[in-house]
Amino acid sequence: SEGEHFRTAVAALADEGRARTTDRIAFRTRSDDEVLDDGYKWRKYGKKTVKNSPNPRNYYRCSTEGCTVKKRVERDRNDPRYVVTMYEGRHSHVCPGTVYYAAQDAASGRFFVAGMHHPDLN
DNA sequence: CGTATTTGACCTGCGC
DNA sequence: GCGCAGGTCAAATACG
Repeated sequence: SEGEHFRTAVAALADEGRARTTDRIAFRTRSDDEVLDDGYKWRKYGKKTVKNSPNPRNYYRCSTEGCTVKKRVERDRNDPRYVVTMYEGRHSHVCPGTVYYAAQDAASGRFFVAGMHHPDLN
């Protein structure tokens, strides 16, 4: 499904962002709706109109306790059918609503992912 | 009734 | 010090 592709893209970009030195990543997505479910629960905490853009910018925070990841969503200035999504920070937890079938190696702390499943898809 | 969203006010950093 | 621009808070409101 489209949502799953979106999550995959988000994960890949987040991974790439982690590989670099920053935890800030931004990308554009072709969507009419900016509330694509990327696996986390977001609580909106602000809205601002940006000088550069005629469109408002929305501020979201991960609603899971202890997780300080922030997300900014704004529509593309020149292409209103695109949205620019920015993630800042790292999730200190796994995706809520995602069931992981994984084993954790005690020594390295790494996960061996045998598979995963998004219950709300399919 | 408990939780999320909305929205103006408030705070902070920066340039002049 | 002031004003602007961007970012956050919080009270009221909407919603399940």
